[in-house]
Amino acid sequence: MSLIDRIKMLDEGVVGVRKLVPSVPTGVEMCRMLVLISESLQAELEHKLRPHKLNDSEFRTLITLFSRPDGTSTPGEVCLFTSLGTTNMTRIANALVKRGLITRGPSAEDRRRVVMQITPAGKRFVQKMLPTMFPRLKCIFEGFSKADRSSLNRLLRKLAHNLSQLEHTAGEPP
Amino acid sequence: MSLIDRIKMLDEGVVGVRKLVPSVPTGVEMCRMLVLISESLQAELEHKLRPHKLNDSEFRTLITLFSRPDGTSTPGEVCLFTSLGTTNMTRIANALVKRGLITRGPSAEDRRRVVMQITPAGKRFVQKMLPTMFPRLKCIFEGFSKADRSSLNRLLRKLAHNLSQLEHTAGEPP
DNA sequence: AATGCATATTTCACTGGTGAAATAAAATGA
DNA sequence: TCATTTTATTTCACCAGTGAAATATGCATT
Repeated sequence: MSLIDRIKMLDEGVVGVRKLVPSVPTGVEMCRMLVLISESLQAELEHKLRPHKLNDSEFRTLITLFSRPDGTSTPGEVCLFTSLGTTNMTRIANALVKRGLITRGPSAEDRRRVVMQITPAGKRFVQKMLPTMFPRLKCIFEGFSKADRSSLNRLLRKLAHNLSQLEHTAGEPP
Repeated sequence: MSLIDRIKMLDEGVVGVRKLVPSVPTGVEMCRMLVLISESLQAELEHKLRPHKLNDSEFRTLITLFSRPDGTSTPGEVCLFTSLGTTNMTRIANALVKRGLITRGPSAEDRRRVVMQITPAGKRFVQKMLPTMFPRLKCIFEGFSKADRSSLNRLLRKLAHNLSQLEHTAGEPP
């Protein structure tokens, strides 16, 4: 079942709900659609990663280290960049160490910390892996004009801004 | 850490990667941003649901039954509407039955099937629960003009369309 | 009616994410 | 300096999703 089919089912469902609760705001469809698109994007990425026996979390972690000038970071910092929980990072780092893509050791300056570093093998892996994803990524935005892209970018950031305001607001607005 | 902060970190990370792999297409940021927004939306929903001891999957299931004229469906059909796996549906239905929000029994026509039906208590729950979500939903689209909404809607559906084309394409395009 | 294929649901083993608590080291400050 | 608090990571117990296989029924063809 494809993404557009799932979206169609979603739209149908909302129609059914509106019959009983007409005050359902427009916007629910878009919210749910965003979630479905995100799931599809994730699935797409995992699909590309699977043959290499990496999952999304591990890849995000690896590429975060890759992105740093010195190739090093700490679990806590990587979590900031990847939006992963520190709890997971232990397991993820274990897996990447076992694969020989990163190393992990105690920090010299602050002995509470752990230093993670991407290995040459890890760098090579990212350098080789990344470009294979680009063609599909371009397909995703096939038919998007410059204006379309910049609209989408603007609107998503606006949405994100609103969501940030809302986050962890204990009481809901009246 | 708020969503916009997480997006900022993401943007920084991509900048770092581009220094080493300049051919990274524009669009990665938007894809990752979509995923982050989706996670935030999900978290927001789960947050509203938690006090009622329901999770998103259970709520989706319940509301799908709610949306049907006769309040009934089968596990397989509910999975089509909710994008949940049939495997999960067993556990989810168990939970909802235990809560008294749905009933479950064998189908008369086709004895392979199981019929799930929302109970009056389940209907009351949805009727009471749904409207409490509307104010926050409206906040999410605060400051969006009519044109903004329709642009976003159009662009998301276009994106979904492209993603559908891509889905399960064994080989990547050259 | 008997065989084989298709459909619907469930079970099971495994993977991945999460909050609370444990551990350990640094920072603060009376 | 010694007690307290804060920061960083890990461990643990639990919850949720998944693919493969099991189970059971229906359907079709001979």
